[in-house]
Amino acid sequence: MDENSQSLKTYTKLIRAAETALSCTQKHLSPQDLTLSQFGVLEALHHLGPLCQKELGQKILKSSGNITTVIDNLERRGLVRRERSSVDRRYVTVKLSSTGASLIQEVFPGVENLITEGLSCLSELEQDILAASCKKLGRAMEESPFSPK
Amino acid sequence: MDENSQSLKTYTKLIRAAETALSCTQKHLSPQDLTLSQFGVLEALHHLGPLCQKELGQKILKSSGNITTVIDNLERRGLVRRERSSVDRRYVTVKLSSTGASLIQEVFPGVENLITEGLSCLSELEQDILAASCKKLGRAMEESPFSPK
DNA sequence: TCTTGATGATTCAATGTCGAACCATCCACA
DNA sequence: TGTGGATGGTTCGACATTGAATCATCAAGA
Repeated sequence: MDENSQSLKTYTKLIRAAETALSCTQKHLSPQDLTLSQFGVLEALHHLGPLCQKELGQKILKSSGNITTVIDNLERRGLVRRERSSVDRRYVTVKLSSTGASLIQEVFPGVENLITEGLSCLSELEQDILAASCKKLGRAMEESPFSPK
Repeated sequence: MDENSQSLKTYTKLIRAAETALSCTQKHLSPQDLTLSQFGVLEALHHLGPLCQKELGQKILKSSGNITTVIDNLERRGLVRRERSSVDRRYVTVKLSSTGASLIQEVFPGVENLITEGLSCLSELEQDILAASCKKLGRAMEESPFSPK
């Protein structure tokens, strides 16, 4: 098989696997009315503690404008609080509220199980290799002339 | 490392690699004002010939409602034509127009190069393994209780 | 102190996307 | 023949996302 065509097929399989996984996760979260982005934010705050919006944007790979609306929606539901940083007033640090904390603690294990079960079709070694290849690939594409910013 | 945490990390790397790749492709296409979905449709028509909208939806993993608007936009630009099937009038077969055909022929090689170059950080063997793992994973997640339909 | 450039956040318009309701068409079966 | 269920496509409302423009704030240097 020629090299281009092989690469395309690999690329397609990667994309589709990721989209299938995301779609499953999304469906798993929909009963709680959580978007993937909202879940990503809650999960980041849960595991890393309070973060400013720029950091959140980098964590979940979304534009700054989008982060604002995601936080808006989380704040409206009382899952999260905004606080202007006193040391540098440009920054807004986002913190989990207590209801936000309990929601993510309640929801996260289910997502973890879903993912763990999905990935259980691969051996530990296979998972390591997959992770390593994805990491390499991610880096390589970031260096492309069309890198995401 | 415990098994859950390993799976999560692998999952995250997979998702991020895919999103980085998609984002690069998107940026590559934006000068032609083509969406990833629009490109996906043109590419499918280019390589597989005329298809009905349901088939297109399966190819690019989008909802039927969305396919309608994607085709609307492509048709408005004259890149594509709709034809009611005469044998079963429920079906709408979508065909590339001549300008659509030349656009995809002009654009596709660049995308192919972008992807091939990105994936060139992996050996052929590594690519094969990556593809196989993604395929397995995709199948496994489709059997999950939260499978995408 | 003032100005300039950089940076984080917000706003806004345009668009993509989904899911549900709906319409048209076909098919199987009585 | 005709009726009911299945199927492909469209419409519509709700929301996510982006990118550009804008605002507020900070830091560095004249």
